[in-house]
Amino acid sequence: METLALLERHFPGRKAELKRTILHKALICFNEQGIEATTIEVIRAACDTSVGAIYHHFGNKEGLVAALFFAALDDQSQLRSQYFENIQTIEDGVCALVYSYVDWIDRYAALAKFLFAARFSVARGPHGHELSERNMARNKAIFSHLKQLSQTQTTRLWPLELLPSVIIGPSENYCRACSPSSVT
Amino acid sequence: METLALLERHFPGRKAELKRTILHKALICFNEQGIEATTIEVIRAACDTSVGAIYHHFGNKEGLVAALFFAALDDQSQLRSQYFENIQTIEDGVCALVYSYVDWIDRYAALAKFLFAARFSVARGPHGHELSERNMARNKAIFSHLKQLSQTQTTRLWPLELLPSVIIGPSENYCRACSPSSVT
DNA sequence: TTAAATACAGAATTTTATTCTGTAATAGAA
DNA sequence: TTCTATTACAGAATAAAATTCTGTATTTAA
Repeated sequence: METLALLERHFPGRKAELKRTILHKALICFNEQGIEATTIEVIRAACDTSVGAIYHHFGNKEGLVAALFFAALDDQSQLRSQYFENIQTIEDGVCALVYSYVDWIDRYAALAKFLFAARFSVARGPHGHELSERNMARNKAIFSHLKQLSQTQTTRLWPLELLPSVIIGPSENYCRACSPSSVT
Repeated sequence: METLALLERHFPGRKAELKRTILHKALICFNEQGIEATTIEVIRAACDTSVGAIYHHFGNKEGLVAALFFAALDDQSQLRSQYFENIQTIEDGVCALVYSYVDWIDRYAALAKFLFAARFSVARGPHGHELSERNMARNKAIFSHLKQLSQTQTTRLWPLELLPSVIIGPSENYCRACSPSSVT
């Protein structure tokens, strides 16, 4: 279960042990029962803890979902940065985007499934603003890099507005629809 | 508001008048507040009716969401069929898929926004099985048609498994991310 | 015209999220 | 080490929301 490794990376130390187990058990419940259908009581029982502890660490259910969501998103982002380190051509860049995207989903299948499912509730909830800011910053960083490469090459890039959808769209659609116990 | 026209098409007659207004007002609330955040009481007040009426028509909140969801999905499907009527080449077919998809979203922006937001809760809920069956049937119908055309042409089609994602993926990604009060 | 089925109203109940108050554990200053 | 402030946790109490239930009106069809 690669999930545990990711959680230890993002919530290190023994002080955060309960925090990690709550996140881990919650993830399992979310993926099995659905996020809405998973009650705090069920998570509490799975962790053999108290509701007080859960609310202490995460504020509320949305906070718990958001913590898991952003940890996964950050991790995805870090892997992309690794793939991006030795990029020379635009083609390299496009491959890095697609490969890092699919690679992460392949490694962290459980978290990936949750990411797809949680996106909308996070976007609407109190952390929606944070999410859209992150996405904009990410897109800007990535595609200004590609844009820069395009000036040293003769290649002509598509309109910046369409680029993310054209590059990631197919993979995203396929990964969502074909993940275990799939959803379209 | 094209939503009303669609609802009258899918829930015709004066017997279904309250049903339609519930669906319409619910859609507005869902898009403004989010699906989870929209309480039955809020919908009831918006329709100036009773909770009994809502539960009579839809069983529960999930049933209400599903009714709206499948009505929209059916409508989208019908428009695609129209675009598909006079197809000769594979290229025609791909264009028909993309154009009908984007065209429907453009016409029924409110319902489209809801469709993106509701997909996961429907897929997890009690109507999830119905959804995946519909999707499989739809894909099979569409792409066996394309496959058939490919035999009369020299064109070589991509693996059937990837085709839907490659054709619709980019448009889907773009339409979701760029719809009013967007979400990525 | 009348009986059965459907449509609706609203109070009562159940389920779930959240708060609140109190207690233990921990970390750092003295 | 000892004391104190902060953090971590427990679990009962409360609040909010979904759902049920019972009764009444309206419609349909025979």
